[in-house]
Amino acid sequence: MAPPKPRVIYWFRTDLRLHDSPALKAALDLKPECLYPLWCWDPHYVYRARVGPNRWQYLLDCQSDLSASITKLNPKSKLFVVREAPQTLLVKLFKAWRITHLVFEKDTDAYARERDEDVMKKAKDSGVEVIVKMGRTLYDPDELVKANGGKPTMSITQVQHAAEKLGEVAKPIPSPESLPDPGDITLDFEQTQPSPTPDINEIQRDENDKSYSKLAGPNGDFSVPTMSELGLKPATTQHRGGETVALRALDEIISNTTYTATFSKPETAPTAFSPQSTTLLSAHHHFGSLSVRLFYWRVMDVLKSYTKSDKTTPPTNLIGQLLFREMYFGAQAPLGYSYAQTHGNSHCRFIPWHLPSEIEPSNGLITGSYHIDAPEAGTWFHRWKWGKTGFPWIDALMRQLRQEGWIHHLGRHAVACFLTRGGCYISWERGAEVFEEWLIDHEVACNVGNWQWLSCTAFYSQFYRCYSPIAFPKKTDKHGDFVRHFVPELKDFPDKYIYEPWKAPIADQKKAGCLIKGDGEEKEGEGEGGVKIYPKPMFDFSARREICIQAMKNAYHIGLYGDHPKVKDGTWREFFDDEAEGPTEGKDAQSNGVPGKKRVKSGKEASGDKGVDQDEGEAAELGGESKGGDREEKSPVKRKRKGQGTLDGYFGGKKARK
DNA sequence: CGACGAGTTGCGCTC
DNA sequence: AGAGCGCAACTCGTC
Repeated sequence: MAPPKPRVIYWFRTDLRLHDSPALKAALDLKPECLYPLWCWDPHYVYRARVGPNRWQYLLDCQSDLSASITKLNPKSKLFVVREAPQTLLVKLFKAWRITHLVFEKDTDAYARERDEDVMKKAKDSGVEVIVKMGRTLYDPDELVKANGGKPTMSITQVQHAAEKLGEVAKPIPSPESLPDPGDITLDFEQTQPSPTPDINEIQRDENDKSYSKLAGPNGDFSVPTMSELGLKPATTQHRGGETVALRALDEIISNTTYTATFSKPETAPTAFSPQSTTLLSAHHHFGSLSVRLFYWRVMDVLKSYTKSDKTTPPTNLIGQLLFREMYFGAQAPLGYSYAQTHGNSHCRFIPWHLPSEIEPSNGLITGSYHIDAPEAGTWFHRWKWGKTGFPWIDALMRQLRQEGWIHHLGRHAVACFLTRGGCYISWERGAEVFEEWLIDHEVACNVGNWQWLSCTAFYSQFYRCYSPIAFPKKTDKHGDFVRHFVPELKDFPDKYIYEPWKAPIADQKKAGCLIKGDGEEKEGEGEGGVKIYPKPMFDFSARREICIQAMKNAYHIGLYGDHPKVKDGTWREFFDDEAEGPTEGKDAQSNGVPGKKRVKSGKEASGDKGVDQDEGEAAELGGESKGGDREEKSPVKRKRKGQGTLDGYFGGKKARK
């Protein structure tokens, strides 16, 4: 008897496109009798990830566009959206639709790996063959890591070397010209309802959530959900998702060959907003509505036509931007869940930030809640998130982020530096959570990686380079057009004061129709005669900057990483000062000039594979007098034998021991 | 091993 | 007005 003709489910996830899909090509190569383009409404996304209305809308845009494109190729087909978790749904569909093959694109995110392992095991038990192809990145992150000696890719040099070993980036695959019919689409089984608690997205909804009220949607037609079916508040962003929009945007960028060939990220203006100065393609890459390999080769084609001196190169050019994405995927892939948090992360420095994450003891994962170790830091975080810090540049960015779901890369630097090492000294995990909620282009690997970069906990370490909320935007926007647009209360302030309005004389404030007072909690227009109010700055930036740099310096010398036993059991505190006022700004900070510095009595322990071995045999010459006068501290984990005229030289010691 | 230069995107001052 | 340097100082990669 001839083998049955393949009946295939193509499971869409972060690959909402028809062009350049190695997995879709593999599905079609099976010459199936029927093909079901499927989307499973994963409760992990609905209830357990932070997703604000703007990213929801963007996802629905992508799904609607994809569904329409599928129907164009085969009027009987569409994107079949089924409201159930893949882990429970797929096995039932295998049976109901007599499926022989399940095909999907590989996903190396921590949760996705777990989910896909589960699904693959169940498929095997059901006698369904599974085909997985990589399509999300230029290189398979697991292959990239292998080529990097099995280690997470932590620098762009490592990525470039590893990539060289892997050879050329795959050439894009054209979209299919036709698609097979779907088969019978009856659903003769009960829906498995997910548990909506805890519902991390509850705050995003303004009516009853009907996400799982009926398997094939309210009309039983497998439709893409609407925002109202999901109970979500309306989106506020003007940015639209979908493969059609993405390909059009790509064409437009590539047609401007000068822009494409001479793009240099550090020189793009973070204050440009209409139009913005970068490509705005990141969200398309996130949802897969634009293939990174297509973008790569289209840019390469343009670069080929330019002579060496006329074009930019990685890491600053457009290709370089893709390489950073590869780096973050290659860092996440081997680290799994620990990548997205400090606790247990072998490659993330431990810094005693304010508002630290709460850890679930049973699995060592962050819970999404945090400790308010200092009430002041709690207030600062609130004011940062809601754009009321009193620093117009920071507030304008945070309001743009909330409103539009996108801000320029350097704007992200500015607000991230401000929240962490260059202002509030608040955990990067708090900031990453806000970005996760509000960005339309949120990609776990990139978001987490960039927050670690900016907070100098991984990837980057020049913590003394600090963005000023006043000087930095002045470079590209002397008149403050960006601030005037997103913080309209300040729109009539003179240029001179636009980034530091608290310095404006009262007469000027009155003339501009806005008074600088309060902490941002007053209602707008509360002032007499409808005069507007903008808050006073929440702290003296220069003073905070100094405190933070000193605290960072100290934490670097202590040298703990997230997987250190003392980080895990909480006894890291013995290396830092004064809990009552927060570990970074204790009383001793005044007495010795270094915030949070504590005289560590003993204890040298290894932190994972951090290379402490290089200290083997080096005598501990320190702990005594030094040119610093009163310096008398030891690091539990010595980083380096000797610095180049740095304090490192004073932190000698024997090899750390576990 | 050590020295040295570089590192996608700092600031503020001088010339 | 734009380039260059000092600031006080990090890690990585290469020689």
